[in-house]
Amino acid sequence: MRADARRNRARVLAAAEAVFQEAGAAATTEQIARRAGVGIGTVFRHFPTKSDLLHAIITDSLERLTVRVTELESHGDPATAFYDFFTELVRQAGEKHGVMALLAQTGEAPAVHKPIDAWRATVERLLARAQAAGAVRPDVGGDDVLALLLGLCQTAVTTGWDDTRCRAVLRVVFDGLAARH
Amino acid sequence: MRADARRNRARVLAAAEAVFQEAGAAATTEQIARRAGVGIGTVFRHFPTKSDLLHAIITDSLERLTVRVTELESHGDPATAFYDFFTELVRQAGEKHGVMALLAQTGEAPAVHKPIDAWRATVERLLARAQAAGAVRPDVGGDDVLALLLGLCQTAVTTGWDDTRCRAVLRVVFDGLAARH
Amino acid sequence: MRADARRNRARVLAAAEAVFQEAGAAATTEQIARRAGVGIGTVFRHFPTKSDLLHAIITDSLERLTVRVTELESHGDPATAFYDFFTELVRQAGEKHGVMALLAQTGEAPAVHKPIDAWRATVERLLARAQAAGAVRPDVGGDDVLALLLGLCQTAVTTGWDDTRCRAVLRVVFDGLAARH
Amino acid sequence: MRADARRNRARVLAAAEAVFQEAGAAATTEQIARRAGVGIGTVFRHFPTKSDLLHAIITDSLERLTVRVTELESHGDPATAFYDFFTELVRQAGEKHGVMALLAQTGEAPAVHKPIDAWRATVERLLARAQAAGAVRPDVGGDDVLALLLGLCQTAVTTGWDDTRCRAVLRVVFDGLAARH
DNA sequence: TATGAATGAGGGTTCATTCAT
DNA sequence: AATGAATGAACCCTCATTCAT
Repeated sequence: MRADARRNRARVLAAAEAVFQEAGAAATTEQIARRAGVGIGTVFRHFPTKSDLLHAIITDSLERLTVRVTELESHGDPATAFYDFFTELVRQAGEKHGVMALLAQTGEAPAVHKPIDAWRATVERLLARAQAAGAVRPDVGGDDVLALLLGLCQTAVTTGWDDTRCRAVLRVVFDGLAARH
Repeated sequence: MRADARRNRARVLAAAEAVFQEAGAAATTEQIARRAGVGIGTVFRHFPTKSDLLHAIITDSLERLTVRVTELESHGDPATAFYDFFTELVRQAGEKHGVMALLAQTGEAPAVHKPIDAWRATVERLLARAQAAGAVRPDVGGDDVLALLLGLCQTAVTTGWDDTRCRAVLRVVFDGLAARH
Repeated sequence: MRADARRNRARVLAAAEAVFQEAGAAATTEQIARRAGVGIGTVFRHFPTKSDLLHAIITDSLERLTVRVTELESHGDPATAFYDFFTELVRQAGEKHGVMALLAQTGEAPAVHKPIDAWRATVERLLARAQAAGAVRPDVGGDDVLALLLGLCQTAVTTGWDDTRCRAVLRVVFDGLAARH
Repeated sequence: MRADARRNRARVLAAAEAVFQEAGAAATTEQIARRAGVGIGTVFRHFPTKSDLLHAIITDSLERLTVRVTELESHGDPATAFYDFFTELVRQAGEKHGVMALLAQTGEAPAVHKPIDAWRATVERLLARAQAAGAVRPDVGGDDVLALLLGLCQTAVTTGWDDTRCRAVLRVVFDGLAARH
């Protein structure tokens, strides 16, 4: 029965991500339950609060991202790793629409600070290596990079960037990141 | 009593901006009324729909921005005008928190397309002049600039940038915008 | 100034009748004011309560009807007077739509009992004469006739009878009223 | 829990009928909930809109009436069936006060056209048989009969007829319906 | 006196959360 | 453990009524 429960938890999580993506911040718990193919009671058994669900989604996403960073680090040179990661993230941003909206709307942002901090460390390592390799100017900090990253992701998400727009914007930002004072 | 009414309308508008800023998109009409020091009926007399209120705030803000652009254009050289405007906007973004969030997440965006479009034209003129003066690379379009602008504003707003952060991020973006090939 | 006031009172009354007719029970006091071409404050100066307005409309209508009965009585024979009045009333019923609806919906019905009672006496006299002339069966009372009258008026109003329907239904009822035991 | 739900649905329906009857069209959803002994949310779970609730009551009532017609048809001769049905309906009308009022005054009528049409066919069959048996004059149509029926029901309902009044009015109408030439 | 802006109780409806099955 | 019906606080909005001008 533990196996069933775990599968349900995963299903709900996936459904929540999908529904937030489609319906935005207005997504209801019932929509999520329906999409997951479970009763609404089951959603609440696993995530006693909508906030918990949100928290879980974020944590989950960040964990996957951390794995991805590690992968990139081990496969390529620091510069490529850094820029590829950045690009990938902005491109994928579209998938996080509703979650971001909800985060912005509820006072939940503090609740996800911990997972974000964990992830931040990873990103900072990525940046440090790229800087050590001379691929990124030395006068930007991890927070600046994260700020840029978040900003572009949010807008990508909000205004629905296509590939051309992505490329154009990233070219500017990357040139800026690579610039010597 | 026309005078009173006008004063109240302004009060409500200001209160709405403030409350959206503090409470995010979840702000209640009642909170706004309370903050404005009027009854809830008064809010609805002036803005029959929450959406109308939102629309009014956006229009109002964009109008002020347009005025500002014109000012900058007439006082300085194209490069300074462009970069100052960009900077100013991102800095002020913090004051528009809730509104931006609302814009980004509700289905209300279409309702404000007209003021946004009007404003876009103004920004494009600013850019064109800066490019003609050689202060901005020629391979970025108005939409790219707006995308960057919106992205940074949103994040500034969402994550509460202070001045230092603003400066750091803008330095990177400006270097990117100024970069040759 | 008294003349202005009286004219306004009449205007409001007429507007109210018209608006109730068009908008039904959902008519707002503001619609009435607008239609009367006065401010909403003026409506309330003359009729401190919506209920008062309703009451005034009913009283007004019933007074006009009483006048009409007297006219018919003095001009024709009792049978014609009775049947013409009945016919006329049902035909005109369409004009009372909203008022009837409001009466039915609010608990105001008791408030108009007095004017109705006054009118009832008039109708009963009409009936008595028609019965004395042998034109209406003797075993129906004034209340029965009023009940029939009201029933047909209401339905005429509610379901929008045309002339053909009016005629067909009245033929049946008149035959019933004329029938010997 | 399907059983509980069904019981609650029925309770709400019954409560709604009762409350509409007492409070008229102005009946509040909360009054209904209170009367049904359930939370307001339950009312909305079963009838997502006040209009839906209305629709359900009408449909329900008409269905019961259709059943009753069929019963009468199979048990007695056409004349008795017709007149008994007519009598029964007007007598029961007192129990449908609010619903009739609602039907008569809101824009909801269109929503219940289908059940009404179905029922009309039934009544027309009843009439046709009574006419074939010579119990009803041949020059009245189904619509005329329905008009009379509705008118009497509405008034019965609006003005609270007792049995004596019912009998007196119906005697007149029945004589009219039976009249030759 | 006339005006119309301001008021706020109250209505319909939604949805996170609880709880009986 | 899973279900989904029940709950009710809270939301947006309306409109009769009041009151400052």
